[in-house]
Amino acid sequence: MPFHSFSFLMTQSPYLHIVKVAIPIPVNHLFDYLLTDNSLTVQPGARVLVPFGRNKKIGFVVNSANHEVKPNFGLKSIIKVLDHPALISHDDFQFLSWASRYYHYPLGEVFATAFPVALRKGKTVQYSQTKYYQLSDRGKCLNPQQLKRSPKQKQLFELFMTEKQALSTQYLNQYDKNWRSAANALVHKQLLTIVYDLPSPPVNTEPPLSANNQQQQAINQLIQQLNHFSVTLLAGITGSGKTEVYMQVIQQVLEGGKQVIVLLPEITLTPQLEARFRRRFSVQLSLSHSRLTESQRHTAWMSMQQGHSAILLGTRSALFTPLQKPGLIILDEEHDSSFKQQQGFRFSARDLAIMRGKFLDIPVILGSATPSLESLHNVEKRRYQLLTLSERAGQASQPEFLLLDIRNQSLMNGLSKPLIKRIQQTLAKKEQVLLFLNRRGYAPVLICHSCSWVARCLHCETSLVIHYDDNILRCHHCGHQQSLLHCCPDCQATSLDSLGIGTEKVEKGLHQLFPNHSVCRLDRDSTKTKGSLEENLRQINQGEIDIILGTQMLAKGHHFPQVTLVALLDVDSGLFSIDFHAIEKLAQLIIQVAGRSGRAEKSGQVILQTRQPHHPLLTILLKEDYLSFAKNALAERQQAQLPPFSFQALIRVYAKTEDSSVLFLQQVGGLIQQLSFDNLQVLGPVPAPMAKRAGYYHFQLLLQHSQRRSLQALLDQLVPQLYAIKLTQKIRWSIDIDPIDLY
DNA sequence: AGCACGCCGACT
DNA sequence: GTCGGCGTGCTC
Repeated sequence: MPFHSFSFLMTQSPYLHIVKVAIPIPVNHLFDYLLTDNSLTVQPGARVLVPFGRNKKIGFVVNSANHEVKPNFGLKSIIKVLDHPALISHDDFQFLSWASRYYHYPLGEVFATAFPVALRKGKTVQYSQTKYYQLSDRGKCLNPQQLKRSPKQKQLFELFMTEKQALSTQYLNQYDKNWRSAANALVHKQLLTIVYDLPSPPVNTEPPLSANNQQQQAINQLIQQLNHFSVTLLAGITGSGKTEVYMQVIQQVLEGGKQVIVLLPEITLTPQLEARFRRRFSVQLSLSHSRLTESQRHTAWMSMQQGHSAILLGTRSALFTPLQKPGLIILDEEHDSSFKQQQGFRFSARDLAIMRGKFLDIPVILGSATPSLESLHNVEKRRYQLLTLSERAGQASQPEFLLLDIRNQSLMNGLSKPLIKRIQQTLAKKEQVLLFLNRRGYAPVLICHSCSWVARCLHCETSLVIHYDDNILRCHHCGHQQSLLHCCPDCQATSLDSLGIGTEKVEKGLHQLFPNHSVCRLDRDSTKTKGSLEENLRQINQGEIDIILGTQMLAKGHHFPQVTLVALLDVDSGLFSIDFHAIEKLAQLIIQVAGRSGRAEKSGQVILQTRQPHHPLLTILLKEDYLSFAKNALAERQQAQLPPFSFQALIRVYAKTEDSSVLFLQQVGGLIQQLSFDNLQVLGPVPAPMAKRAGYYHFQLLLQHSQRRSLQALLDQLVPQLYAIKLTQKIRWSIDIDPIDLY
């Protein structure tokens, strides 16, 4: 630090204003800066531009305090305070701080994920002019009398009048005595803060649908508790009208002048739902999801922050959008795993939605036809209230399930004889068939029939998948691909064979079996070109397609009314998985898939091909219902002391060599032992199931404890030590709290 | 995360 | 003898 700064400090007051700043970089500590401009104040959560190394960075104020002068030459000064006041509320500041602590993820990075990219980069907030012009459009020379019925403008006017004295006439003349332009300019210069009231009733353009008894009860119950925090699990079978319940509750929230966030899984964010919301409500609605541009998401964020918009429909990260007047958070399809972020800041939007509801003291509604076991357990523990919708709108009956035993059956391209017969019968009735297989490509293995050589990925520990469509072999883990071989590179034999089945192969088989029927294959490969999925869905709904074949991408969001036969070609992979979540996910998939088909007059049939026809949980699911399944599955979890009856954290590591990955986790294991926590289970280090991926060796260490608090207390001590571990070889590690994919 | 410093291979 | 590879370490 140059000498002149020293003399500068000495001439100042004996106190220094030191600000703790969270910088979005992967370190677990904060950085101290001086606030040298005495006229400035900083609020927690405000963005600041600070010198960092040889660069400048945007950080977030954590706290600031006056400290007695200590000759500390290491501190630099804040260059610029970008937000006054902060763009997020104090409640949200607390919420984000909590999230950082819970997920053991650096505070600066957590803050960064809550802000749109432009704001992370330091864009200064320009209060959107277009919005203000919208306000002024209604009349040219309003006076307070005329503003009686325009509370928003009245508020703006009154605020302006109180500030007016402080302004010069010249300043006002500059704006042609137009109070609105002048007020806008003030807001623009951040001299005036406007708090907008949300659009008041009438809120809805299209009248609500009439609710059935159950719906009405749910609506009444929810409306009664709108003013405080509560969590409600709305368990409603497909077609029971959950969305109508949401909408009627939302209407109440809007009439109270408050805002709503509706979170949806990645794939389900369909234009249909948006259209339905737009038809119903006349208030401003915003969207936030990955298919929008960064600037669109930024606009949505600001609209909610400013209170111009009243409803936000979005995915996972839309949860962090600030609200001028928080009213309600809805998370639909709460069981969906896309609510868990799987990279970087590995948060669960579902769990964080509940915490945000707690910090903001607003209700949270979780909805699903197949609630997660965690949520049902929380109902059991009376942490959540359960509301059930079991009546289907209309007269639709539940589909009929059939477990098809395929042991000792010869399969033709993945299809058993009884299934083929059912398909024939369905097609004869001119109804559609929907087939699921969660494996892309032609076959997962290319093997030499004479020497048993297998085509393997050079970078991963897996076999290459045959794709005849593109005439290549492709690795589904790292994307590596090479041209298809025609003779064995080991023994030169030309007897290369395929093993196993993928959607391409099933498609080929279907063409052979049903040459006079149209088949449509929908997977990531066949829908690569933009719009092709939409075109295929259109053809299906027009009845131009007889057999639909697809991966799990079809299980959500889409509905096929003309389908009366659904078959899952291979459920066993779900039953044999080492991950204890697999059976829960399979059950949810089965019920969701069943909900894709039929409606009203045509009841559907769902066939599951399996080699485990007597699997107890599967039998309960099909003979009884999802809730019975869940009850039994939870009993099994309790027996095994697995979540939600215990709590887990997974430490993952990867490195270029196996040794350095293992060495790191061994050191971690040693640190854990030194901390000597009672009843802590440590599993590993073990290789991750796909240990070698894209040239890196992945290993993991699973920590489990019966008490969440104890596990957190351990991590509080352990994580800072992880940052300090020094190894000769470079490794990358991460912590996953409440992991959902253990493998 | 960036970005600089630092020690080993193919080039004027 | 240098240019540059990315491996390591630091940022208030």
